[in-house]
Amino acid sequence: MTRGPLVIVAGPTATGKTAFALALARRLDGELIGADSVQVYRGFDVGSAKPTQTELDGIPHHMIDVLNPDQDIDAMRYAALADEAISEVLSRGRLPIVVGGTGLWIRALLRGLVDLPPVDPALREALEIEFEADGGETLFAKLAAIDPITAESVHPNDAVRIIRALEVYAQTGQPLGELRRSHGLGGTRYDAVFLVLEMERSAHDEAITQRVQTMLATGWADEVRGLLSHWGAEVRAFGSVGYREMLAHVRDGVPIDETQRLIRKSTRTYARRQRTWFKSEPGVSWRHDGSAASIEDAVERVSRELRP
RNA sequence: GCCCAGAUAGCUCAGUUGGUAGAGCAGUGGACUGAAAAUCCUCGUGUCGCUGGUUCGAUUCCAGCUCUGGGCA
Repeated sequence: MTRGPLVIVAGPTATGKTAFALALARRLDGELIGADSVQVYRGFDVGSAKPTQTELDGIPHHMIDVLNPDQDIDAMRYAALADEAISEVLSRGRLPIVVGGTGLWIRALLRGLVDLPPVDPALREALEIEFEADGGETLFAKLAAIDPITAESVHPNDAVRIIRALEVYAQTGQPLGELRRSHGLGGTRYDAVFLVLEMERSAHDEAITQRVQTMLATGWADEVRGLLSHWGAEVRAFGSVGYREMLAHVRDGVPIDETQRLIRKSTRTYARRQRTWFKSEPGVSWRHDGSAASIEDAVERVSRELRP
């Protein structure tokens, strides 16, 4: 069964998703639901471009600040938590607006994932060690024997996917490739208007440069120092775009100019990956340039699509 | 004006004992079903400064020229 209505504002980083979603929320009596794998963590604020209380201006924002940095979350758990938040918003008679750039999480929310037992961290760690022992040769061979469908579509170097498939086989005795095949894309779980924001390339590059500069000027380094001393360098969010480079600056003394350059670079690369993801993502209603001038149009069109 | 060095991919440069060239950086396209801001894969033709000479063949050798940097006057 599908629930809704629901609006999704997705797209690459630094295209103005938050501002856009806030504008929609104001006009359409909405509340925001984050779909961002870094903003879920408390304390990862500046570098994740998490909206401030002032920016939110009283509009509730769910699924941000829901975890301490030493807790892990995955797409399935995200979807479960987001489902709850969405139900609450709907029960208040308001419009849930999902906003974020984490494509897999949005897909998990919208179409569901293969029904599987939760991840077993001990099993995963054991497989990681085994993978590293010989560069993955043994595990890839094992995968090819057990789950030829997955082995064919995964590169022998892609440790994450090889390990995942072996995990599933160990837990269920079934090849992930076949489970995925029968799952397909999943049904639509929500009646949603799915917007993807896009930006012309050079304007986007400029926006990224601007954003990184602003982050550095508004206390990012101090934030990272604080997070490092509280949680250590091993927490997952420190592996994310920008935080990884800032960690190298704060802890290993990489000069700030160099750091800034590297952050810009990895942000651009990240934006490219997101562009690729959303380009072929099924179920997108329409694509929008996100500029302030056109938000009016978007509001109108969203309200039209919500009331058929 | 003279001397020296350089002129090769967007940038920094390497190289070709003469058979039309390759690294790093930057950039690009893609994959993705419980790590996803993660993980992984793919892609390099450019008047080798200009003109002429030698040669079967010149980006490579020779000459002149132009430009750039440095030095001397």
